[in-house]
Amino acid sequence: MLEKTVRKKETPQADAIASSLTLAIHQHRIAPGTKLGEDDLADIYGVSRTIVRAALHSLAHNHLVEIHRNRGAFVAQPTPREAREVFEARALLEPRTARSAAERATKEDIALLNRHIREEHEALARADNGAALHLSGLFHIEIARMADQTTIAAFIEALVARSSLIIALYWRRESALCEKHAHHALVEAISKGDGQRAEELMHSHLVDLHSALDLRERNTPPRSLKEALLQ
Amino acid sequence: MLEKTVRKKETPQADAIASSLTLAIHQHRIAPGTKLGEDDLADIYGVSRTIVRAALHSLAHNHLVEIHRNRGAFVAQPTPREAREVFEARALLEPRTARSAAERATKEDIALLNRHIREEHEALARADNGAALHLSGLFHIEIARMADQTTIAAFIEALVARSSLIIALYWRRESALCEKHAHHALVEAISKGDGQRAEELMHSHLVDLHSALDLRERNTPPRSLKEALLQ
DNA sequence: GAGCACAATTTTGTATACAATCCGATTTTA
DNA sequence: TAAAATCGGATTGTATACAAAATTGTGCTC
Repeated sequence: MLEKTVRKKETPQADAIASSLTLAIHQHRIAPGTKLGEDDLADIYGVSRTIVRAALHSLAHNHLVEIHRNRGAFVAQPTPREAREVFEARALLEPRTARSAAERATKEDIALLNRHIREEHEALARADNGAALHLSGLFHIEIARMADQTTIAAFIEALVARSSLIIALYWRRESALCEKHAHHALVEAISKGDGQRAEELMHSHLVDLHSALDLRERNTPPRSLKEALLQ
Repeated sequence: MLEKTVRKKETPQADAIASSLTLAIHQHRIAPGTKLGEDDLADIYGVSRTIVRAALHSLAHNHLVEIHRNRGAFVAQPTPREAREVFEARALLEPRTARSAAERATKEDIALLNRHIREEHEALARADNGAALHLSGLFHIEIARMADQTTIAAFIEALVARSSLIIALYWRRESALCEKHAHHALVEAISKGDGQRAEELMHSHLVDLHSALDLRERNTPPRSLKEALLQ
């Protein structure tokens, strides 16, 4: 669902693998920094390295993996700076988009959003944090889609995916699920067609998310083991 | 220059080809809809199809080419709707970015912008419209870069590239080089550190650009020769 | 035993060969 | 003659083979 909109072209097999990997990253089943060897993936998915390479390059384009020449592909480890930039970009794009969404949302759209929230709660109830996080991201993507601006929605989708990595690296345990109310309030504003309020709510929601990260430099994940152990 | 920032990963050969194609598209040396055959490009650049394919997929990610399964790659032909979306996205991103740029521009930055304008004029003087258009785009990209937000700058860079295709398809002859003054005024505001004014100028500049397009549906370029001749 | 150099292994980068698909032209048939 | 079916050429999709690079392991020297 998340993936289909992004990839129309390329080969369906590479798409499927890219989607599978994206989902795994999104759900925190693969940690940042994990090496994604071509042969390994080729064996796992039962295709040739050609296909795997295409998928990995696709993810690299979305900043979900980093490819180092002659070294291979690794799940990306956004720096604190990158993290800040991603959330600043989201703060620039999403509030206005939420306003548009509120102004044109249909009953079906509202129902879809409510379903997302419900599924997210269910995932949390069974302690499946990965799935909950993924669904939380889908919520934002759905709103972007409702605004009927596929170009901006694609940007937001990319930013949400990167946010998942950022959360994996920098989320503070203390600030748990502050989102619950935020998403509910957003749906309410949208269902009332209150664009102004939706914009404000989205803005403060993103500020909350951003401030729930611990982006102090010392928390920078080691770029390499050398750097990590050589202090 | 434009290309280096986008592509760090992937193989250098594919990068070079992608950059070369991007530049050619940017400068209107390849028209929208042109078929980019893999064998042709492989011969031209003296590499195997493997490399060409990687480059084409990279461009496809940027919406500069469209890849149709079993049909090949074609220079993209944005629809009027896409065109509107691109300029709406730019209107959302660039004004605020121009403000940031104005607030942190150095003397060297100003000099760089002025050099861009001068080169653009020189290109126009020798009737090299393609180069002028490219430089005009670079102007916007430089401003985004000055704002020190690489994530947003990357989005803007992608949008500027797509704008080049849009201009190729929908530009009205009547409205010639209205940009001259706009870019000058922007540099002035930026050099004064007047973020507010830079933001306003960028906004109206983008509105001007957008309204210089003829996006009536009937102008939709034929998707294929068949579709064009088979009416 | 420590450090270094070299060799072996593993992994990625690129080219090529083969398979599948599509497009166009020719032929067949009504 | 027109429509449909089929065959041939060309182009893309995928797998594999080979080359290049990096990492790991080994053995030598001091």
